[in-house]
Amino acid sequence: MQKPMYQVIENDIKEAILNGVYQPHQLIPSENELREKYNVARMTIRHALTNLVNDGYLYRHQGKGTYVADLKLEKNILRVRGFTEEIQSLGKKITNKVLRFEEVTVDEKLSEKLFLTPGDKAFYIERVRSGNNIPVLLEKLYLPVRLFKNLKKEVFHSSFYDYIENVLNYRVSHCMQIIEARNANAQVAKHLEINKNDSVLFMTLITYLSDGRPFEYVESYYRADQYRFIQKSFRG
Amino acid sequence: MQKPMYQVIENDIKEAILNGVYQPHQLIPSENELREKYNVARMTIRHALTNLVNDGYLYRHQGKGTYVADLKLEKNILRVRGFTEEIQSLGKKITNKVLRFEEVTVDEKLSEKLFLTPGDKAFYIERVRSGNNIPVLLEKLYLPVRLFKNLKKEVFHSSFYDYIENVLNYRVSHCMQIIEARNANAQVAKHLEINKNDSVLFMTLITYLSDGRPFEYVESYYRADQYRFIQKSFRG
DNA sequence: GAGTGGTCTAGACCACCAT
DNA sequence: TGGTGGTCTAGACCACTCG
Repeated sequence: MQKPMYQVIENDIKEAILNGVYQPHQLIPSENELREKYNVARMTIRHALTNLVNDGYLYRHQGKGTYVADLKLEKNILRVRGFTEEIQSLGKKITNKVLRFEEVTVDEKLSEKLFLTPGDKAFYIERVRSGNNIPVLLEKLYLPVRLFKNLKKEVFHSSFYDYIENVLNYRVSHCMQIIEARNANAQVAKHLEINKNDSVLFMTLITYLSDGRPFEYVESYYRADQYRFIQKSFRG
Repeated sequence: MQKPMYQVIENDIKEAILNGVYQPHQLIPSENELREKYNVARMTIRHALTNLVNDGYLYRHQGKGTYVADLKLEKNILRVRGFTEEIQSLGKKITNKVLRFEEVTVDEKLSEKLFLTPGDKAFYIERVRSGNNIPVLLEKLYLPVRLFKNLKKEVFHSSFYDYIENVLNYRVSHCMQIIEARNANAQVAKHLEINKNDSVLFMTLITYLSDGRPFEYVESYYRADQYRFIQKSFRG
């Protein structure tokens, strides 16, 4: 058994793109040229090219030709990532300052978000996170005590996601985010070292484990000049 | 000019799914039966079905048949939606005020985003969009003239996405969004009926057709008290 | 073995773009 | 006008599933 021809062609072109033989926005050989090169019917070439277009490697212009897509845009998108991973991938040095670490009793609003009962206990952590010593966000986390026995304050000096996945061995599945704009109040302005009423991104976040249980509810204030959200959406 | 046959077939089947004529996991007619029904070549049927598979409406089992996919998952999340669809789904009355409608020459920055060449022409549209007579966003659109011949200002008084999909018969695939926070400048404040320096959400957006070509670059300013972004992200 | 989808052919005509 | 991609035909053989 051997690979179908259209997959062979697909692979050849994909590799040429990934290896930089074809550069973004460069014209690739026409369907007719490829047909001669591979000695197949034109429909077979189109099958391969159509798949690559659907996968975001190419785009077509009727009457002009087929071009290599810009892959830069598609990176780093739609992944649940801890702040540590994210900022480190930009090559910045991270510091976390833990302002508060205490146990609280959950009210009705919080209990709904974390699938708890009012009266249950949760950890409350407040910290400021900086990249290259510039404050980027003020973060307020609520974590069900039942999921985080023996939680130590020290965890929040480094990557919480690393702790969750590699120490507790939880499997993180997905998160829901709501993103709004706000004017900084005095507390937020002070911790982010900006002026009162400067605009900030306000995000609320609930993250879920792969068994469907929410394990954190977070409210974060991001400095507008240090952070932005990127997302890819599909029509369907 | 009329719709290509494969699109007609696609639409028929998609509607049958959305109207519940075909239920999830139900077997649909075989390619041969559809070929006879529409009196076309089998490749044309396959073209239509392959598109529907890629769009998540169907799935195929070699040797068994083609089935309706389960659409429950992923609804309302991560969908590219025009503002009109979105606000109408909340039951609000929409009005659009078109401030500008003109042709401009694209500079280098814009040409990169729309895969054009500096010097090419683009439409520039500026409009304020309101729900129940409260301004929600100020929008600045750039559209390649080559994709929108005979574009009329009137289109922007109602749903642009409706025009794209049902008049021009383009297939919208996905979009890339960047979301930031800003303080409103005088122009933005005036159009959104807020105070200068009030925080707003600033979004840039590039939307792509299913052949991979970008067809719009948009910059929007959203009133912070009228709008927020919701997204679901996955780890992996 | 009969029916399904998967791959492929060798053409054709059309719509669009550049020159 | 010539070259590009877009649509379409009328077949063919293969791989898979099921009775």
